[in-house]
Amino acid sequence: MTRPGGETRGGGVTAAGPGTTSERIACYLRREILDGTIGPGQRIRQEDVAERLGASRLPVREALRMLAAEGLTELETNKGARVPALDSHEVDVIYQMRERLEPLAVTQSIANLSADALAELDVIQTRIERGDDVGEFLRLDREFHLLSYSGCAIEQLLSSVTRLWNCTQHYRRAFMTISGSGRRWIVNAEHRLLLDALVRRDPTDAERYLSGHIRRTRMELARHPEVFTGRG
Amino acid sequence: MTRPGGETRGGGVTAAGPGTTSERIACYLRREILDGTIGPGQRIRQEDVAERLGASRLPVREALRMLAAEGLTELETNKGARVPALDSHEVDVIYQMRERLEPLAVTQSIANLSADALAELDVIQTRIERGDDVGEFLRLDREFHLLSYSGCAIEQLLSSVTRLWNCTQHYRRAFMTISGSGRRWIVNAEHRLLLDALVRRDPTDAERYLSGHIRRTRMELARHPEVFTGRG
DNA sequence: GTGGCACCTAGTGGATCCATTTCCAAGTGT
DNA sequence: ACACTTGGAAATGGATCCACTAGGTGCCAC
Repeated sequence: MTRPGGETRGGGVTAAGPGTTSERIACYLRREILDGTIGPGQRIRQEDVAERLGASRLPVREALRMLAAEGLTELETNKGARVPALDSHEVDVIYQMRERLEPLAVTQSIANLSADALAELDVIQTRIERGDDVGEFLRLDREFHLLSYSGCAIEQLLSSVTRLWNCTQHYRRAFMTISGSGRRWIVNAEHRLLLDALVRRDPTDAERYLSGHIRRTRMELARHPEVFTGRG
Repeated sequence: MTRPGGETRGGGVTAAGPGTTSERIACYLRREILDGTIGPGQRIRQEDVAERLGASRLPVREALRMLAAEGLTELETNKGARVPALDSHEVDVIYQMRERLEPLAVTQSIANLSADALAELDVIQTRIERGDDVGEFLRLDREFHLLSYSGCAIEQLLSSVTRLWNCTQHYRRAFMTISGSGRRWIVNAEHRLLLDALVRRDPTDAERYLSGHIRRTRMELARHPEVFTGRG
């Protein structure tokens, strides 16, 4: 430091977080996007973020590229970054992709799942059943599924699945907000059946319950086109 | 220009190519990686590339991130970029992913395929049948399949499929080089059947032939572990 | 002779400044 | 009054320089 910049790094990104500044910025923006603070279609200006986090624009650019790799932003030359907006058909196909990929991920994961992970899954599911806040449900649900894939050693598969979760996150929230939590018990039943299959290390059953879970969600989403206001 | 750097941009990247310098650099490196000039596990130093192409290191860094998003490089903090190396199990699972995703892509594409695209597919397949060079076969085969998905409007699906092609490209070449072109007629038959289904706009048949094509390739690859020398 | 520690050299990450493109708005001409 | 052009403002892309981190090498102590 000790550059003309002055209080460079004094902002807030420095405080904690893993590794490089760009990674911390990516973390920050990732949370904002997944939280819905930023929202699809919304533009992200490099300078704003840089100023807000007390860093230069360069690590922001790299962070935006990292997020683009995760499906959370899209970059256009000389035009900047936006959060991608999807229409109902795109989301439907992405759910079909999930329906095909995630069973494969769970099969690859199931043999390597630690006892700790299984216990953690149970804890998460219990919290899902008790909680009633939409935001918390979305976070826990994501954690539940992604944790169930944590035994999968295939990088490409894990990152693909994560990307699909990322770019539909907002529409999941919109759906939950609109449709309410009336039929939440179905999700819980499906999660419990899946968890049981995981504990039994039965990939066939796990795949069955998981694909059913995803497919049913897709169908339900298809019955609520109002989630995609203004586009789909 | 007119900066102390001197002949900046005189190198060779400027000459032609789309858009920004980073995109041109990405193009350049992408070709080298897909060609096999760079090879899995090999390190890519920012400075080397920058010097070789007469640009600064910054656009090289961005290019490496773009390629990382395409599955062609992997970046480690403070350690630089490498071309990822896969073992036989990873490649096998990636082929399973292809087996599940590409039929979906072809279904999404089939209704939108232009007559031009169909004609071009025929031309490519004819060239595949005539040629006997391994490098050319790999290039044409890739072009054939990716072109058959060109009607698919779902960005996530297209980019996922492309990523899977990218990161297995080297092993496809290694396989073709080792096993020779003895059973090439099977590929041709499968391609012709697929192409016929495309022309008839029959997604069911297209999916059937395509998944069979991929599955058979996967099985054949599994019988040649020597492709993964030193790791798998 | 071996193991550990310090220094040194590459090589990446980040900050600042400059060039270029894009978009919007105002002005002018028809 | 409408359309086209041009100028300016804003935001992105790129270059250069500086700071920091990881490996490697050599030296010293045990």
